[in-house]
Amino acid sequence: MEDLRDDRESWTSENCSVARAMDIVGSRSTVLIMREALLGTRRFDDFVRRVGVGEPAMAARLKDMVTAGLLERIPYREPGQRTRHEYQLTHKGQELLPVITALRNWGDTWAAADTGPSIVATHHDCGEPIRAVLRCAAGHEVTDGDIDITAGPGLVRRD
Amino acid sequence: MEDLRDDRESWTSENCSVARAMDIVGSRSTVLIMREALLGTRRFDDFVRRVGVGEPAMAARLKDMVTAGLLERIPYREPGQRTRHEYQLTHKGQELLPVITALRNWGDTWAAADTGPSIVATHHDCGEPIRAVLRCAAGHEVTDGDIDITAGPGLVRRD
DNA sequence: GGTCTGACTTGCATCTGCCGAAGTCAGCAC
DNA sequence: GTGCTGACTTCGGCAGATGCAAGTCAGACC
Repeated sequence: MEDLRDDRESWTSENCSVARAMDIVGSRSTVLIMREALLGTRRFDDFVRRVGVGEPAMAARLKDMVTAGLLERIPYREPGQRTRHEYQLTHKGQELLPVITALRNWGDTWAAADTGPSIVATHHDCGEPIRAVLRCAAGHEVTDGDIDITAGPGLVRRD
Repeated sequence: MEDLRDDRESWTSENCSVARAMDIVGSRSTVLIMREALLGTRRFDDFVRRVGVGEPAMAARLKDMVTAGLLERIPYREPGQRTRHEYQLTHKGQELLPVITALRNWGDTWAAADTGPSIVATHHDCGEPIRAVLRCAAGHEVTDGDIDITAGPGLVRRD
């Protein structure tokens, strides 16, 4: 199988999933909102306080994320209160967990405060810490040198 | 072990590794440069053409990334050419591979073009596609409901 | 000495994101 | 009806990122 890294002139970086993902979740505040949502935060005010972004920016960001399908705006009513709305993760949003986890792992290793990590995700069954790792579909753990880059159906060739 | 999601009022999101990671790799162009660097691109001109960002922006971004320790600026000389510089991934940069892979996986699933993914990472040994997945240190594959969020040494408590 | 090329830098206009302060709006409590 | 609260919206302004066009600079080649 041809490895695309061997001839970078023959294809372009158009039509790249990384770029399209970044168009949706590419800003700092969007990622931090996802971090909070994955930790269970749902209400506007809590997002504002915990993410540390102003109300106008938060309102705009949440609206964008609902439009993008990461969050769903759902009405609820606490007893004795009027109807309000909360923001719940969609499946699409939920599936960003590996991205956020990988970022957290990297930050813990390379950009940690002197104090060490503030929170740790652990496996409920065994208590061991959780990391985002690379694995192939056959279940093998993959190391850096074991990777081939091959053409998918959407690849744009040059020439 | 206490799960921090059960009492979000007792702690803050200060000192978060996700936020610190985003301060370093939080912009679209930085991520796309990392994508290219991980595919083997090294030269200024190639980055400009393949990432699709202008020369001034690219020069600024590369300078920031060298300062941040993601890339190293290394002199080289092709025969009959004067000395030039190329940008080589550091170990710190190399370790962003799970982040980029997780983003690519997500983009392939949720933001793919009609054409399907343009490139696919496969395992050299068995040819199966590679994904970023969550695993605990004991080697168990982790699913969404199996995760506890526990306090690390750097957690900032409230009250 | 003049040309060429890769790798930048400079300048200017634009666009997006964010902040703070203030205003709005909908209902429940009184 | 007045107050209060949560969830916003509006306004003005600054800062950083980006695009385009043009200029610079170093050294190999002629």
